[in-house]
Amino acid sequence: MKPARTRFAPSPTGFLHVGGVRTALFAWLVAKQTGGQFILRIEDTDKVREVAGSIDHIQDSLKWVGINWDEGPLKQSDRLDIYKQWADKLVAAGRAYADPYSPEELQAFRGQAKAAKKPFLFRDHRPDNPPKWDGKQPLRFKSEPKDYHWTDAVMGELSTGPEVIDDFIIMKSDGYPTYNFAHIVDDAEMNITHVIRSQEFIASVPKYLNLYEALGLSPPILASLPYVMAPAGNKKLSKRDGAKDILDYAQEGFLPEAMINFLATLGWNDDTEQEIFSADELIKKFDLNEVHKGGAHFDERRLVWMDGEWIRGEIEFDDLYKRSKDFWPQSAAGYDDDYKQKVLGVVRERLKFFAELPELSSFFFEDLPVDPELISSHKQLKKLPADELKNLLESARSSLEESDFNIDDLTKRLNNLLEQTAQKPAVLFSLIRIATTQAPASPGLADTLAVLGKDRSLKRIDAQLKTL
RNA sequence: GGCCCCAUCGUCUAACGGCUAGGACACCAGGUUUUCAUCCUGGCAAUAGGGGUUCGAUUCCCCUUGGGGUCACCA
Repeated sequence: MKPARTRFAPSPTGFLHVGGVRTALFAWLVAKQTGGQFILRIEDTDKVREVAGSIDHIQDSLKWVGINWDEGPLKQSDRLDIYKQWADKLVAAGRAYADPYSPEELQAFRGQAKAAKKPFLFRDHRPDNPPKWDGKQPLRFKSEPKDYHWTDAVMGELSTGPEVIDDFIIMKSDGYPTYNFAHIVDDAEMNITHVIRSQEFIASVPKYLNLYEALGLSPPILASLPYVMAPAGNKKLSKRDGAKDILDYAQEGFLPEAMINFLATLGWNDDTEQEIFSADELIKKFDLNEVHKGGAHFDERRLVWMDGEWIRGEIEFDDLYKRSKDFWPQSAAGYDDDYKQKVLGVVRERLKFFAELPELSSFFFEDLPVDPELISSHKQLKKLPADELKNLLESARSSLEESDFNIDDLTKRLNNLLEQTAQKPAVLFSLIRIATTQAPASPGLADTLAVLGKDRSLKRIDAQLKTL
């Protein structure tokens, strides 16, 4: 396969949500799988909408998921002279002209078209003798209406008639190019082979094709991605409707591998039943032709499940531990790596993302006060009189006191206790578990005790005994 | 409104024109020595509607319906 040069070209108007990152991911995958380059280009030609800090934020977002760029970030605002040169060429060739109308006059034309229930076409109002372009007025492309048939790598065969071709503004009166012009110039100058972007641009493609011809360029491969849809309804995911910043997921302790995996399988499938893909696998298997044409709803529950899968089975333990660093409860601060690794070891299989770590593990680090609720609301324990509970817990204590607290010995002793007391695990183990954790849920009892250690376990049992 | 695009369980999706339309998430039930979770088993649940073409349509064609996009000195 010929090395592809793809790009991700966001405008710096805020953060990136999963939809934006998925677009970047697909473009990145195409570049990587062909041994090509992925370019980050910032489309900052609208000074009014620009949000300070966006460019850094976008870069941080891509870095987090592991989408590294080979060139960039290139800012369009640094390339104004280039657009000017290309625009001058079009003017010289008679393919661009200054727009003499005021916004009010334009508005009136649009009103007329609407009243007549016809689509507005600027070329119906092309001035006979346009003024010489002095840069103070918008510059319009002089189009040549015709039929178009083209192939979109995702959408397939597409076609339109001449009625969609119009004269559009390529240079604004503030000296900046429009997206419609700048991206075509940039893609040409940067030798972009695949334009991979969201599908809202499909309707504009014929206009671009017309411009490519006027510029003497052969268009790159076009790939229009379907939208990532909001969880409910039929709207595309948008910041306005509460789409989260992709970095929010970083903050909640999602693994970038899981995010990549999730995003790739949102709208793409390799015709198999495989659900879990590593980035390397995706680079090998991804294919624009297998991207769906319809939008895919963003379901965070699937992301959560997938992150759990990665935590449980795909990441090496040492690696997982390193990544857990920022998510431990405050009370874990004084504990060493060895202890925290043991805790992570027993908590791992119930962890879906790292933000859950504190609630799953805090009792390993701090002694919580005895909570009588835990017994009084327990299905079986609440039926037993206090002195019986006390006897059971005392028997447990005296056996555990003899233990060295390694896992095998603990398991053996707990089993013996069941026989000795003739109790069900639902009663005996629950009681010990509640006494030693003061938590509504915890890892398996023997595991928990082994991590907690002898002193701490006995101390907690004593505390519980005092309340019985 | 013109033009363009799309349509399989609630969600993500699979099915050279050919088995009872498969898998995953979520949910429900049961099981694995307590809880929560994992794991296992089972269950619920879909081809928008109508016409064609065909021995046979999820699949190909047409119409309808529904949804979306676009028609900016925004990208």
